[in-house]
Amino acid sequence: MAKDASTMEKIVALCKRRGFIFQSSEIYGGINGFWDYGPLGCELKRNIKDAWWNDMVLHPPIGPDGREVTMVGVDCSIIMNPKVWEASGHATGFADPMRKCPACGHFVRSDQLWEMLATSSKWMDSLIQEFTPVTGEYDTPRLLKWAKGKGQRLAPNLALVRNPEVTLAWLATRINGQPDAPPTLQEFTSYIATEQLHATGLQDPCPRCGGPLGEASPFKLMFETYTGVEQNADAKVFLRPETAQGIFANFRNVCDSTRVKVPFGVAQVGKAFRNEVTPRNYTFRSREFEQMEIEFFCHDRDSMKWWEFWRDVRINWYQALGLTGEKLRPRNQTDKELAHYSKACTDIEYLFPFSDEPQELEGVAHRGCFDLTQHQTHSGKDMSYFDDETKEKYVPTVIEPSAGADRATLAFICDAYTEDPARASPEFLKLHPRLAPIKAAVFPLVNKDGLPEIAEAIFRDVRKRWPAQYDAKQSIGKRYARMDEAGTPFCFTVDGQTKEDGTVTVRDRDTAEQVRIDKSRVVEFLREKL
RNA sequence: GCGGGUGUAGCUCAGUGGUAGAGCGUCACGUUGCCAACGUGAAUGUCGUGGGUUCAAGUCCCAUCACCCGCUCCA
Repeated sequence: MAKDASTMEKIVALCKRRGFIFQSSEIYGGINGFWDYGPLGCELKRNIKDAWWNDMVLHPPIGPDGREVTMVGVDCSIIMNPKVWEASGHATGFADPMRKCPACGHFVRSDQLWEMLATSSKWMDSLIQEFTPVTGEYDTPRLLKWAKGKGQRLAPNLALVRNPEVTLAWLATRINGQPDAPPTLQEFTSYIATEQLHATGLQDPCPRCGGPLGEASPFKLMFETYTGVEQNADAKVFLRPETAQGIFANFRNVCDSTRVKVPFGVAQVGKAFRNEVTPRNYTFRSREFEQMEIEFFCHDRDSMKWWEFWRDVRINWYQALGLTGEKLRPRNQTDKELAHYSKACTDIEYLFPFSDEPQELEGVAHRGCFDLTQHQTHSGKDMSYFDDETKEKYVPTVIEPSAGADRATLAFICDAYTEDPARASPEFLKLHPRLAPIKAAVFPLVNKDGLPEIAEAIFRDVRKRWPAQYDAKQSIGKRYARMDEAGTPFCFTVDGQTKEDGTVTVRDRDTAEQVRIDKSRVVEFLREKL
């Protein structure tokens, strides 16, 4: 299905209108890549995190070996010893050297520069046409002509275009000085990008505009800050880019304090931070986000079995909470995509209205023993596990189901969003009852004749157990519609008949159908349904 | 960071250099009594922000911030 920007806009409008999601610091003009959850949104997201914790940690399914799965939780600090990020690979892996063109602002990865110039630079492509076809040699008049013609348009900031005579003079010096070693294409390219050879040395051109690229500097995906009084290099620390490392770093502590035996899993829910180049698509790619991660430790011999287990458990979890349609699309990563240490990974993707392609909600990765081995190497601490039964000592293999809480929240909202022009409430949220921020509403049909007293009593009873709302204002239709937009699954209405036989109506959000039940059965009804 | 677009009430949006607008929503009162009903009212705006031009700026100019689309990037 193609992307549906108008649906996405309506979802964004509803989320703001009804208090699900706000832009962070909106009154100051907002801040790129950060979002707030309002009263309904925070309940929804909390319900999602609670459901995850309940279903994965407190009550996990039976394992592939037919036994109970052992799961424990941790809640680690966001700032850790910086050595953690050296061991995890984030300090280097998350900092690709980038070169910026000061002229046009284009960013290029250093290691991709020459390949880009050779294959996907429009001006370079055009310039190469000017070379003598057979020998590959160039002649100065043709280069001059190009510089004053096509070059003006294609590569306005290239030295050859801005100052052809000087640039070509440098090149001539090079050739005359070493006649037996003609410049390579790369060297030639550097020369025509250089105006002031003695001052700057050879320059590398921007693939887009030809301007001289700046020095390579790592793009830092991790946010930096400082601990303590002095803000110097020794005090520099990072906001974690994932919650997983807190689990790995505590592997020994958990083993030593909890009497767990491999196989077992450690779970964590928490904030993580990434300085994304381009935060985009509402809350999908935010710079501050929340993860729900499991690191499941097992013997390598059983690891594929456990990987399949977690893959299926996680897919089923999304489906059980309402993502039953075809928009939920698990996708196995190709061998090319897999990290070198990984044997398998399934991305659980969802087709959001803002995109043509499904986007990742969660990755279920087989990570081998990479992480624990890395920490063993860097910390010097033994990360192996001794199995008393088999007398085996080994570094466990890790299966990592890593889910985005905000992405899941957005997916559940998008999936629940339903338009039906035939209804009085043309837009509503078909949220799963477990996730709905408000579980039930209680209305008096009219705000008089003793009905409010009866309804309030029912409301108080319901509210002891679930988030609920009481509403006596305006027409009954508006009240139903408001609850539909909030995703409230059930509304109970006290009417004239209640005074006669003690029954109230229950209205179903999705069908708008009503049945009558005795008012004493309201709590029981909800307990069955929720 | 670049290019294009947008920014006016809670939401969706009109607005020709000359008094700040509509629909919906919200609130109050009345009426009605099971699906955003009807009537009468009300509140809500530094027109994204900051400069400039002008007798006069929502409107023109500059800068800046945010959002959307496309690049670039993306465990």
